[in-house]
Amino acid sequence: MVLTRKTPTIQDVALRAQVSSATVSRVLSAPERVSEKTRERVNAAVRDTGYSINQAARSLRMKTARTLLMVAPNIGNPFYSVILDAVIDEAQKRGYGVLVGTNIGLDPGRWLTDYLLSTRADGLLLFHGGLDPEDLHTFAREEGISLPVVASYDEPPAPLVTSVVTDNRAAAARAVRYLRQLGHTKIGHLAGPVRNNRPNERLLGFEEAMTAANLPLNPAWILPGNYDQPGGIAAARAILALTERPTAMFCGNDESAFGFIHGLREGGVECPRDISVIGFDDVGQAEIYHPTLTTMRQPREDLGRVATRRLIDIIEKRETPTDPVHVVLPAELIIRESTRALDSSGR
Amino acid sequence: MVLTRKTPTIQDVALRAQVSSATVSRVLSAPERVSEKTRERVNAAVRDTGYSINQAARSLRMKTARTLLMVAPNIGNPFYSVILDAVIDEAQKRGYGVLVGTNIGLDPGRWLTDYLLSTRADGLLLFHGGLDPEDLHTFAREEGISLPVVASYDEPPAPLVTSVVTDNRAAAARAVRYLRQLGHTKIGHLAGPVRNNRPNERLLGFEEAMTAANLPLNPAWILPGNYDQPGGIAAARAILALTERPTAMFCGNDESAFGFIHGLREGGVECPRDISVIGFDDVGQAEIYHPTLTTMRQPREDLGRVATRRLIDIIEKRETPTDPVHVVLPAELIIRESTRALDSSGR
DNA sequence: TTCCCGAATGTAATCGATTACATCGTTGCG
DNA sequence: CGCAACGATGTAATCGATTACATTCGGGAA
Repeated sequence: MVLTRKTPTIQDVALRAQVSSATVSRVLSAPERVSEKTRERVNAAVRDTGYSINQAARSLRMKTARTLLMVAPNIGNPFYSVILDAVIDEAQKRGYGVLVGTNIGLDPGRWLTDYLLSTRADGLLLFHGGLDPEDLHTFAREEGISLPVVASYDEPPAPLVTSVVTDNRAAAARAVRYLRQLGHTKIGHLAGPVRNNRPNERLLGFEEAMTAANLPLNPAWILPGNYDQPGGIAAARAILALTERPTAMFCGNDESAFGFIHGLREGGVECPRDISVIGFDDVGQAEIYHPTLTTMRQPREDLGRVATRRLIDIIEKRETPTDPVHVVLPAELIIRESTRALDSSGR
Repeated sequence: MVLTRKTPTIQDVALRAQVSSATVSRVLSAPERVSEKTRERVNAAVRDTGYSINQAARSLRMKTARTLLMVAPNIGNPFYSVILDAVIDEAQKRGYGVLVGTNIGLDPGRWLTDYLLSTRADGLLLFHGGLDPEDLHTFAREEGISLPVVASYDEPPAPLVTSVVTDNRAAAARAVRYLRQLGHTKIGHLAGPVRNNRPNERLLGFEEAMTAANLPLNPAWILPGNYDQPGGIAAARAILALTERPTAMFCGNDESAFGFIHGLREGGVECPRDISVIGFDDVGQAEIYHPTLTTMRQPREDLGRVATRRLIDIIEKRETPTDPVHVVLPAELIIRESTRALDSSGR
């Protein structure tokens, strides 16, 4: 900001209202501690001067930034963008701004130093699996600080960190059961990435459900992926190369499912005619893709809102971070065109 | 941040290095003004204490936040998410953080007050057509401040504001010419929203190119849209209801093109068999949609990077905002499956 | 030797809001 | 009537980094 005229400060307001700056501050933050008459005078002066608070001064004095840092692997994935919208909206309601970070090839220390320790942000919203919340926790403890963090992604919640996640395992199982109901027995899985040495929850849920349904786990049908389109295309090529193919595929997320279906089509294999596909997330595209995509809907907006609320609660000490809460939200099966029942011929 | 141990300040570092805080500050911001010996001592002390700067204090003193505010209509649209990635990356390189705002039903004053005037952000990256940069400018002038803004979206650049935009008009014309080359003469347009009382540039380009090619502008084929999927679906229904339909449609962006194609399909009309469709943006989905989408590719990443660089240049006074620069980046025609040549029968 | 100059460093004011503590006046009760 | 208690407001210290100005020191020129 380049100012050609000095921005009014609390002092200017005080002068105009003929009170001390302390009183102005009180009117602004604890109006009930000021008599009605002066309160009105101060409010008028605030309006007249066009005063707006200097956040830097406030942050310095209060050791608080009224800002959250949201970290996600690539905002480019439409999955995160809706979450970001929700986070911003929810934060704004409570008077917080949202800084967005990405690109965490860096060590957790860099992040903490750059944002949290430097009074730029008060807490961390972790939508990124690449940064281990337990590591953060350890790091923070070593540094002698207690770090408000809420984690939210497709991993088993770290016990020490408050988390808001979808019930990935149950949702994966639900997807498998649904395919089973349609008559599929040859079911494959396009898995998500493995991070922080923890097994992928959706893969676990898949395996459990398959076993529970007495279905064979064919290793050739369980392919590594990265939740992105290229991974889906690559997986499709791998499947196309097989002589015995699955009749249904559970993809780790929608992006990879789109890539997978597209890849199949390039090889002349049609979804759902030849292979049924079910995704995970229910991004906006799922509804208008061709075929429209059957998927496990994640309550993305809720994920963002709940995580934000909890983080602010922790920051404002309404919730104790020493005894982390683990919120688990259910996913919902959304049935569309990309899955179909096997006809009696088994095709 | 809850600190169980006091964060080291510049004073602590000074004490340890046996110099004054002024010297420490100098080492950090202008190392050449300090002798090599003390510089090393100070750097060691910085490392030992684990010092990290208090941004609030710095901001207060310098009247600068090292933070940009990016405003976009709905980050939910994948179009913006890639831009956001680029903005964050570029800003980080120059030591700036990125606050993200959305939801601007509010008046420009609110934004200015909440972020810019309050030392929370140093400049505004405007990817939102709903906020008129000229209004902002006027508002800022009335407030007696000079506001660093860079605007970047599908509107004719406001003369007073630095802008980084795609050449929307030329790109729209290119799209029309391409359809014409394929033999189409009955071409419709699904328009983007009109904002700030300025005509939509892509619509203008469409009209100009149609006229230049001696093609008729059929009002029934020029439909209002909002750059979103529902708008595309609604437009498709409108087209389906006509007895004489266009053979090709130029959609204002990819999102609405997807919706349009989907809507057509629901009515039994196939793209590109019955109607060719061309979009605008080239979002990630365009490449794997079915049919893959012919579209005018916007250099989204460049848009984000260039806008960010220019804004920071303005903030740091390397560029004068009194004589705004208007950067225009070209769009590129990406030919895929959703458009096809009319065969001789005219079908 | 003396004086001047510049490099290196220190001293202290400053940015603007918050808040502990002090002060003043009023009311209510014994 | 006197004093306690409380409500309203003011005074001034504080948060931590920056920087104008002051000081110190050493070396070179006269």
